[in-house]
Amino acid sequence: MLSDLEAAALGVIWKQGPCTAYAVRKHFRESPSSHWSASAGAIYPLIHRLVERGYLASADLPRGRRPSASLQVTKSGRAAFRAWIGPPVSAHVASQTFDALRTRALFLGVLTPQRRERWLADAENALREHRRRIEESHAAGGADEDEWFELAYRSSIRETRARLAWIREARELSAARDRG
Amino acid sequence: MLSDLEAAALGVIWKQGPCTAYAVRKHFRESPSSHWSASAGAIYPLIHRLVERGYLASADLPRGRRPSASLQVTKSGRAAFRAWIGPPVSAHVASQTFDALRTRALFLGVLTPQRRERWLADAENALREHRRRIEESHAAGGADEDEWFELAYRSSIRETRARLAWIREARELSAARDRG
DNA sequence: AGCGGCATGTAAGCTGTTACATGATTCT
DNA sequence: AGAATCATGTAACAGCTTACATGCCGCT
Repeated sequence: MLSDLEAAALGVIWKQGPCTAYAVRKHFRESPSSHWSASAGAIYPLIHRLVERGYLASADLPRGRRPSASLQVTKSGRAAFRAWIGPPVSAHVASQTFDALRTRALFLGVLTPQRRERWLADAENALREHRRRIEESHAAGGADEDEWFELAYRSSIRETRARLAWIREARELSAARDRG
Repeated sequence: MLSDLEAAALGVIWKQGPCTAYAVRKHFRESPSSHWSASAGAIYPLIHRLVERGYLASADLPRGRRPSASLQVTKSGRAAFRAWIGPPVSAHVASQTFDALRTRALFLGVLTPQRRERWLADAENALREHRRRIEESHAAGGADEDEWFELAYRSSIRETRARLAWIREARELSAARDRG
């Protein structure tokens, strides 16, 4: 059974074709629709695990004394990946989301009205900036992006817009509360 | 420095007033806008940590030989909580989201058109069901909910609607691809 | 030749999961 | 009284983060 991060790594290598572990890291780091930090301490051991399990084939690259390897998804790796993505979407997968702003917004009641307004204004600005960055890299990615990667961008953009609309609603609620 | 889960636990105890560790667990388990499983192995050690650090005061409850405690946020606990939620929303907090469907959708390209259609149809159904459940418990919660907890519901609802609209877009894309 | 950034890793520590254990309470 | 459920935990394990180490490469 693959974890989401393992599956994503397999998927990236499958789509990109043979590449190194570092390329996978870079992919995660630069993708705005992925939430993984992809620290070295996460990626390298993960890759080794997948090689050990036979999901990745590792071919040595000549690079001095320090080993480097070109990774490629094996047949059984593809099977494992299909077993991860394939089954009918479960309720668990459908409901599994996270939003750090929402987590904090739950407790806005503990702030003074002033600080709350300030927080909400900050949040709105940060979200706007976030949206700008996504739309920018979406536009920049352009033609070389995979069709489904492009779809993930749209997901992020829709999500960000929904969060912005929600923050505006929250600001109105907050303002109304202070008036009333 | 508090983790998000620690802060959420503190926040819940602060809002609810003195309560037991189990009440916190129950809160997480039943809230549709929280993504924490709140397993026993996570919550009890976490509570003990917060007591040790002086963020929670623990008063023994008379309950046979097995100890139970009523928890209350201390002054320094409130300070720690404010330090968590208070600072201007960082880019990191604004951009930190997760969507298990999006993670999978990135790799729909590896499925056959048939399986892809099937996956998307499943996803739409699962999302619809998810939306139904949220809206239901939102309606049921009603008057006794905290104003800001209610706002978190709205966040979840908006999020789910955005995801549904996105899945529909994906289905159209997928269908168009197969025709063309 | 040295310096900064690329690339591959490892070690320690923390946090969460699963699975189990066990006491207390309530229901029948 | 016995069964189911509530409630509090713990032990083993897995995975991620941070911080560090180290080799390689390109530029000046």
